[in-house]
Amino acid sequence: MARILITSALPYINGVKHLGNLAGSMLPADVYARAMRLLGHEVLYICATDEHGTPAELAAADAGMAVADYCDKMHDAQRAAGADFKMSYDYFGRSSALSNHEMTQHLAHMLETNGLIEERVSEQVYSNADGRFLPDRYVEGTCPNCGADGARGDQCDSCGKLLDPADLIEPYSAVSGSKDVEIRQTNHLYLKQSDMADRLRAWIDKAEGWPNLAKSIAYKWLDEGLHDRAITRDMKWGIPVAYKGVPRPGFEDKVFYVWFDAPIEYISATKDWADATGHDWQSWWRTDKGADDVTYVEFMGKDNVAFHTLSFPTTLIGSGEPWKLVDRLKAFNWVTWYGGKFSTSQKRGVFMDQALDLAPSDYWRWHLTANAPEGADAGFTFEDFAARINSDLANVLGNFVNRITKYCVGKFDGKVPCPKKYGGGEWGKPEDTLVAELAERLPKLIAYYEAMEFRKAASETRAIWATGNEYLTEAAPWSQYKTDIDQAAIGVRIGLNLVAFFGVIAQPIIPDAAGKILDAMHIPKDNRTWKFGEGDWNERVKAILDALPHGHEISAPEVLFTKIEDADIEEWKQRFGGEG
RNA sequence: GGUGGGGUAGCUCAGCUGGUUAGAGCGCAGGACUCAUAAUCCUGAGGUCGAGAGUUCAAGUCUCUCUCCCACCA
Repeated sequence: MARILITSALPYINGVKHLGNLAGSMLPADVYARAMRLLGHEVLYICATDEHGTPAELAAADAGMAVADYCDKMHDAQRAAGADFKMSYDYFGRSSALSNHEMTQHLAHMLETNGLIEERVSEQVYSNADGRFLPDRYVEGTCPNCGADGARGDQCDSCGKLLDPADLIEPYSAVSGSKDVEIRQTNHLYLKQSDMADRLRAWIDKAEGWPNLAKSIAYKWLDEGLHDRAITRDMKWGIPVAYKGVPRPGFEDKVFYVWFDAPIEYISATKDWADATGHDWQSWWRTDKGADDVTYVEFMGKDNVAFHTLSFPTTLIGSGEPWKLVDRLKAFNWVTWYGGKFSTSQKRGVFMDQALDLAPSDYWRWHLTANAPEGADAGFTFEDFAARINSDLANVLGNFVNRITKYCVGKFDGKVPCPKKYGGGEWGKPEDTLVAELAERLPKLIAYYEAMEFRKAASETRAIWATGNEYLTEAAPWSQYKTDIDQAAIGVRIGLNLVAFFGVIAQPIIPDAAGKILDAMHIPKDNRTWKFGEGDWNERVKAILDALPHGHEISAPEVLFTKIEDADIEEWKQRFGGEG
């Protein structure tokens, strides 16, 4: 048994996330967390909303709400959406939580103590009309690069050039529209990442369990030279630049930059979890306090890799304190929507709350896992979605459960046939074939989960389900029944055990349906783990196929998976603007 | 422009350190079965592995050039 700390990249606060966000971080992290728990590991899965920064303020202004109220509302919405998708977070925190203020201020203090933070003067746009500095997207103007109007302070949407707000031509405030702005000097704290380059490189050299992509991105940044970054902004919404309640002189109207405090929330949320549940957070994060045996796994989109391999480690290593650093990370590409991008701002694609109006969470979880954007971008279409659900869930799994449980109820009284009562049947070739195939596939399935290969795990799960239909066709208990009821009893008994087994292995990806199956088989909640015994897999599989108590009563569940009809697809495409 | 990923059957994708007739699912065609959500099972047809050149006894799998798609960085 191992101790596994899992974090998913924090979903940003400015709205309910779309399916791409879900598929690229939270969902695979959840599937992994569930699988590892089933294997008997001690798992802590932490997530939170990322609430600071300019986009949050702008979104709140759009909604006509105070930022704090807006964040409260959106946090609740995201929490609800996560719960509806059966995210098994041990804790779903907020980067605006008090604990994160304290932790962020503490780490900044430690970095400064170690000489890694210094104050520097920089030029920023100040709005006289608004009485405030205009960081990042708060200032707009004409792009100095391409001449387009409406370029934002951090980037021109027209030419894609990254900008410095002070370089905009004819700048104006995005808050009030006022052109009464000027360039003023202001002090900011800079994190001297350049001083950390050697230590980071040494750490990355030793890192194992990173995908090539992650290492190459990290090395590229190191090779080009890490730039010192400002970690404060002229804003009110955020974590105050203070220490132990005392504001830093001259920084009363400044806060820490969102990219500095967001990853720290992984730690702070763990602390909040511990406070709420009576656990010890330091045993997960401090290697001097028991975290040395923790394996820390991070899930994220590809755009987040540099922050997790360089920025956050810089903070932790630079503090000089013995923090747990990432061991393995899993990065995902994007899910595309009919060939284009999902977009929160343009409301393009399906969002988590809407998705559940269309189909149950299991359907989405299954499709987005089987079609996870692991090697490359993965395209989403309703047609693919429907085809996969109808085939994998309804036809292969759902129909199998249905056919054998109904048959048992009809011919064997709804009970697992007991060998004492039906003693004449013989173990034969169909059974040998089944055992051989499962003995090969089950260990592969487990290995795929351990390797975080989610597409392959889903595909292997499906292949295992399919063995049930193959077996029933060969054993054909309905034919045997006509001449040899005892022989039919073997097929039914093994079939029922397969149902239970299929439910057990389905749990990480489709927890609801798996629960329904296991409930119908009357299997106690504490008897659904992946403890498959030791030794030879053939023997283990034989035990799995005779696990249900003889005479044990079962019931035939309702239709587990309703199929998606062509008419549904058409309606959804109309509603969500999917283009062919 | 730089870096990385991708371009393999109609579609979605597997193919590890190069080696027998290039695989899976879906779709399609034919057959079987009737316990089951017109489900299932079996068989089959489909690919000069983006283009070109090179290394090698042997390349989808290595090298170079070109080309298209995507992301990140500039």
